[in-house]
Amino acid sequence: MFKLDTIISLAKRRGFVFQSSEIYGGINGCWDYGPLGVELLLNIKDAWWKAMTFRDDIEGVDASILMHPKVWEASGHITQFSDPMIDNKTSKARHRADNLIEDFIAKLRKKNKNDIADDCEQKLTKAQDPADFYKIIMDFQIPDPVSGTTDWTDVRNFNLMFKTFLGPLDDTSSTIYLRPESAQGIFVNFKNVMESGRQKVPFGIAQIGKAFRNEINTKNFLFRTREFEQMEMQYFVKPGDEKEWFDYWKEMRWNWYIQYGMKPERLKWKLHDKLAHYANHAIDIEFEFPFGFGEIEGIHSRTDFDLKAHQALSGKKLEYVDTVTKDRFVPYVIETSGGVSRGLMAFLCNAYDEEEPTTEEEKGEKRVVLRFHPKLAPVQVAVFPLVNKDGMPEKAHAIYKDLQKNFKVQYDTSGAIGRRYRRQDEIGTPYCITIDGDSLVNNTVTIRERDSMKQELINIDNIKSYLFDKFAL
RNA sequence: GCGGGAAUAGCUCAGUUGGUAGAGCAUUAGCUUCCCAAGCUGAGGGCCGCGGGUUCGAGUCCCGUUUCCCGCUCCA
Repeated sequence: MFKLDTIISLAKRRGFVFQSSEIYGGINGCWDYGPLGVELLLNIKDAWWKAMTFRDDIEGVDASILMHPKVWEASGHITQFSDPMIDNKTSKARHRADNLIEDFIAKLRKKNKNDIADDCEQKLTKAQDPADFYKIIMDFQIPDPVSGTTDWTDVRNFNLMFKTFLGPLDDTSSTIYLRPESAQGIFVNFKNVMESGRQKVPFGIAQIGKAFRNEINTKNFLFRTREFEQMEMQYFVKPGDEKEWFDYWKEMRWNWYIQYGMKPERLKWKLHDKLAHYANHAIDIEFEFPFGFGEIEGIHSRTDFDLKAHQALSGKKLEYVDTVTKDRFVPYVIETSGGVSRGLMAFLCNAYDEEEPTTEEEKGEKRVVLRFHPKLAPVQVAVFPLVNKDGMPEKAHAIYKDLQKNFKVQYDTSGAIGRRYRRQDEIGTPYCITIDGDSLVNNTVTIRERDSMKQELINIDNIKSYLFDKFAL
């Protein structure tokens, strides 16, 4: 396992990821994608988009990031998407107030003080405002697990939604939010998409877009950031069919990662034991990052919570009517929700490899290779003249310009041929084409494959069909 | 948010008791080179994260701050 620092260093050096606003000292947890990073990002999104929408039963949307404030009222984000936090003045430890109380209740039960535990639990379920939590903590004299004291600050609510203002007035009547998840953009468009797309249940709606959460901490490079991109698909099914579709999408999503080269031993399932308010079943796909396993995608059974909530608050019917059976119902939803940046980081970590020289003759240092799946590689082909004279550069450049019509290509004449191969290895280019002396007389080139480093002699006229074949999925 | 570490060229790092900034690699212009990174000759690139302070003088000492990494905490 390679260190995260090694990956970050390569990402910066070769133009995958830069710190945002770097010349001003950077800004916490914000990152910019460079020339190669954006290609990789687009390739990942493209692969996902095609896997989702090149089907009969899934349509795409791209909803606005700013939405009507009632959306977040219906979804439960205004009331639920916030954490009551409390600090201990002695230890300076910060806790979630509700977790602190829950842990306290658990301890009471261990000591068989069930009367007090019941009383406390009853008050906890009724607690809503920060002041309610504070009262419980003080009434029961709940101590800080770290310092043992009850020297607490007030409980403060940290809402994770970014606030901004619609229009010029900086007051509460114009408060709106940056969406904390992209899913609601799909739910509110459920009817529009179903009708305009002439879809019947079961069907899905896919979307790729940014979402924002004002997290208390950012962490681990791209893994936890306040601005992030999601690729999400909500699949609408008949109530009762959700288990079957959950299993279907669970398998589909796992296989998608495998198909694009993710090593199975670095993936694992993580079942949610604590479910969110909207879900009745949820599982994550986790990838083994240098800092441990972390979620890259969630598959959730969201029931009819969201559609029902929007139906109730908007007063608009969000039902599906089966024209044959005359059945009428609010569909259940299976969601697949992947993080684009997390996916990129996982594909990057998954692809990174170093090879030590195997023989004495091999000069040079270790070989750094990004073993991307060809479909994801930011640069697909590189073209080199073997030496920079004798008509080879002209021939090579002509081939380069021609390939550029169909592929992302780089042209490189600088340095020894081995060095140029290594440059391409380090950015994960799967194929390098070299024009040598024979090219000019026999009309042939060598194609060198990244992982095996094997070379193949092929006719110049066959380059494109060779590559199309290799890049076809 | 707490604790620890770090910040000097694109990258990895030197930089003595405080005295006007260095190496290797990378980049770039040529030469050389018929297949897997260190051949030859040049060139560019740094207010030493940022802001204060001490000092005749600060990359170096002090304070603050920002950012990243590691470990906790947190992650409806």
